[in-house]
Amino acid sequence: MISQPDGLDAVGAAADQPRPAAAPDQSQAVAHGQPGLPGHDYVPEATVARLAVYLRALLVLREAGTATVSSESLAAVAGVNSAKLRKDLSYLGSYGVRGVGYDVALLTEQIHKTLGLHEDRAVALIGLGHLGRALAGYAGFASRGFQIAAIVDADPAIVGSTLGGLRVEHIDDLDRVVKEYNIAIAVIAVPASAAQDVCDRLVTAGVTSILNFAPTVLSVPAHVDVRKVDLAAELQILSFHDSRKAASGGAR
Amino acid sequence: MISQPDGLDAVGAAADQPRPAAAPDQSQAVAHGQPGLPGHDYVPEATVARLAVYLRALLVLREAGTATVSSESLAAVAGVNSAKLRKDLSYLGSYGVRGVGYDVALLTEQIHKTLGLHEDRAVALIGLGHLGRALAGYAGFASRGFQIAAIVDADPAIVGSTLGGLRVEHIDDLDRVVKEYNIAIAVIAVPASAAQDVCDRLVTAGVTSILNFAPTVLSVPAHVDVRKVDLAAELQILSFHDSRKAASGGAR
DNA sequence: ACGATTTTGTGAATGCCTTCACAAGGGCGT
DNA sequence: ACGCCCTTGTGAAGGCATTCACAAAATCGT
Repeated sequence: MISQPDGLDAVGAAADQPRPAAAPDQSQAVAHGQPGLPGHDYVPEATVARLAVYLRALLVLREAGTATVSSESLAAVAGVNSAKLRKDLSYLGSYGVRGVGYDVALLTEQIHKTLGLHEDRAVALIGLGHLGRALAGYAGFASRGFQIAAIVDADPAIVGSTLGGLRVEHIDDLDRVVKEYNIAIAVIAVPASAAQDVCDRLVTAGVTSILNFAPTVLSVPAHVDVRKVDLAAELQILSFHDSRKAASGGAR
Repeated sequence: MISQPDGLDAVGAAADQPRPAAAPDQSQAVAHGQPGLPGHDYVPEATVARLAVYLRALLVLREAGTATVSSESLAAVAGVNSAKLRKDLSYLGSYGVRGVGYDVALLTEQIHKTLGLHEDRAVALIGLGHLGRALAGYAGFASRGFQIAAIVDADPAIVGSTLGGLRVEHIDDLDRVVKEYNIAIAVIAVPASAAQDVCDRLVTAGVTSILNFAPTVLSVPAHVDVRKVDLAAELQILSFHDSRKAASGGAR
């Protein structure tokens, strides 16, 4: 059985795998194009979350040398049902060819564009604890279009040292750092007790997109997007389903 | 070594913060009590995801010495609207007192019970790369009811060493480890290329709840729950919203 | 050229989840 | 004891999202 994620709080989208499931929403954020506005380029939040999954699936296909895929095949790789996939892609426009499928390269390009990945977005990492270091060394970043442009911490013992070619900056220099590197997105990997303060500073400095790993609900102005990832919550959700399996299920 | 996932990709659910937003679903999984069945203790998936958030909020209140809270206040701390909170809690039963609010200790206890946290659930961590180490050292685990019971990797260079008092076991001993520690939940923090294999082994060993940090869609039997956390996907979702802000919005 | 075949794109139906709004319930002061 | 006031619990309404199912479109073989 599967359950839906929601815990780790972050968000993201996921793809359901086996059977239909309800998906909880997750993050704390935002809707951009109002659902009400038929603006020709409105993309549902649930769809945006899945676009990232499709992108990864397309990457796998491309590496396998596949030039074209049907919605059925791509859906299988992405772990969703084909009708959903087609509806999702239809929000981007008509990039498929009836009777043939989708051109892997073209579709990749379109999703990239839709997600705004064609323009470089500088990411700042705040907090160099265990998690922060793991994130800093995370190869998946670069391979999927992001590179950390700045690292910030408050501990004088590590400010000034370098990691991956970047000098660790002090949190008090946040304003300068944000402007200097033109930071668009910040990743908060500090203890819960410091998260809101760091968040406020980021907002003041002009950052409008935040990925929060601290187990706290952040208060931000309406124009700021926050997504959160809460590991303990994820485990608790799994625990819920697990306990039900043991109880009702019966055997096994 | 099985190290870094490469996708950090997974994700969870989130709670919405500021304004209404649509929440994408995410994981790949399932529903336990069928929505159709009015089984008196059915809890919607979206609600389960939020229970973890409420639990954290209650913890904060308890530490602040608060004995009772109204749905309004608790909702504020948890970052949701009060009607939603009340409806969520109503699935657990009637633990509030009209005109007064909810007893913090009692409600905490009830949510704990609902999530199955009263019984200990042993968690195994697979993969000791950057991320795995960060997770192993993550204090938030213990404080929220989980403790890592076993650590597993494939790198002979680290198998046998100890971390946090635990001996690192070899992946080939998975069956024994799962039985010995009575593992209920496994956290996959290995590279994407090894994820499906590790997952298959876990399923074979009898694990039915998996938290996947590798950026891959895992195939599992219907009785297994998988939740995923995909960092890159999270950033891509933020990127999408960020690009729209720049475009339409106009001035900052 | 044409028709068979394949696969997309999408209108319509269904189902969750969220939000609204209020009646029922319980404490507290007098 | 009574009544006022506060807050819960929940029926009903409204929104998104998912799924269905099929007509439209494009290739390929003959």
